[in-house]
Amino acid sequence: MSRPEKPLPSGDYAFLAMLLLAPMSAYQVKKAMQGSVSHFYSAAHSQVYQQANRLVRDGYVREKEAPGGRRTRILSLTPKGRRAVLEWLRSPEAEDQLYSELLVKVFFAAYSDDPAAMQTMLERRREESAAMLAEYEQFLPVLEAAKDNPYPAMTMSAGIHFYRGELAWIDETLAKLGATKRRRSVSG
Amino acid sequence: MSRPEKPLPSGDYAFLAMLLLAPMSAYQVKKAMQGSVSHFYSAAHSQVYQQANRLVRDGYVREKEAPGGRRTRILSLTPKGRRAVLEWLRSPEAEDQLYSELLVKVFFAAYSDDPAAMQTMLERRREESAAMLAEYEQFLPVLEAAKDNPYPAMTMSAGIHFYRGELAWIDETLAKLGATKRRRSVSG
DNA sequence: CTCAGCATGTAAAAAGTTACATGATTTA
DNA sequence: TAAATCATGTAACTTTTTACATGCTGAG
Repeated sequence: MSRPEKPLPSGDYAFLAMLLLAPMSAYQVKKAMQGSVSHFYSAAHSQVYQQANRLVRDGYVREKEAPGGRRTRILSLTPKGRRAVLEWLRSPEAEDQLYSELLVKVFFAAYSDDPAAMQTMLERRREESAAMLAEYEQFLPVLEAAKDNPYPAMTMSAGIHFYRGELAWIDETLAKLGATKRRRSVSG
Repeated sequence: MSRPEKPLPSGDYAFLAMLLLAPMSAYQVKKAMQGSVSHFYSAAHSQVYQQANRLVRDGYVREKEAPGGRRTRILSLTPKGRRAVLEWLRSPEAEDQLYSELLVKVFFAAYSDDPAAMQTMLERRREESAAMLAEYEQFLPVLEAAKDNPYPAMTMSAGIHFYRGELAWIDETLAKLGATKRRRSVSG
């Protein structure tokens, strides 16, 4: 009676999913993540090695020495690993979590009471988000050209919606701040 | 020569910021977070105790036994803690990170190749997000009534923009999936 | 040929989660 | 007055980050 496996931390599924693309070293997994899912999943550089160790230990991944001078381990999915990641991909539960220092700072801005600092923060973020949005909008057609796999284009479209919403919010908020400051200068 | 303090993990600043509102126990800090910043910062229940221990150990927070039967420690900011959190609030850097299992699953959906599962996932999320949006839209006027502190209303408005964007994306994506499935049923 | 940066990884430290425990308080 | 739930916290475990180390490879 094999009890059902305990679910993995969701980052480990992201790791396994990368190996669906092709066998590769841990370092390449990290690089592949940076080029694909880094906007909605990320971790420190060296974490892939810990994940690789865990996943090999628990039988989801197997490693093979690569030939050549430097020691390099090529990782690939075991049948168990493939089964686990495909089952995860098919299950409709999905927990999302946003960690936003910016919103925490806005929430407590009454205590810092420094509207100029907040304005700087928002303007800085506005530029970053506008740049990301432009990049995504420019790259989207390239992904959309891949008719056989429309899914990556969908995640990029999610990014576009996200940044448009963020920009709209920033503009709205900067306008409110401006109004507040003007009222203060007039009345104070 | 006191060297500058190493920055705290950003969750610790959120913790300290809660103590700007009033002195309270670790448990109350957690409750206060759930009622305010939980949509853009969250952690496991018991983590507040680890944070409290660290912050007391490092001199940012002081604790006092509360009177009464059960042992309870009331936490409050030390001058050092207050200085640290105000400085953090005023600094314009802010790192945000989204962890979205949903988008990871969408990105790799070609491998699971189960459009029905993906449709279920999106429809489920659509309901959750629509419910959150409705709740936020209903509550926003209450926060906006607090003219002396407009900032919490701003974070709620951010949530509204976020969920509107998410819903727009989900609808767009469900439409694309429907089109794909129809094409498949016709041609396959 | 040397320097910068890429590729590869390890070890120690820190942060965060899970599981457990239990006193107080409300409610049926 | 028993059961449920709130409030409070600890201990053990797991994950994640930080700091370090070092071979390889291409550019100048």
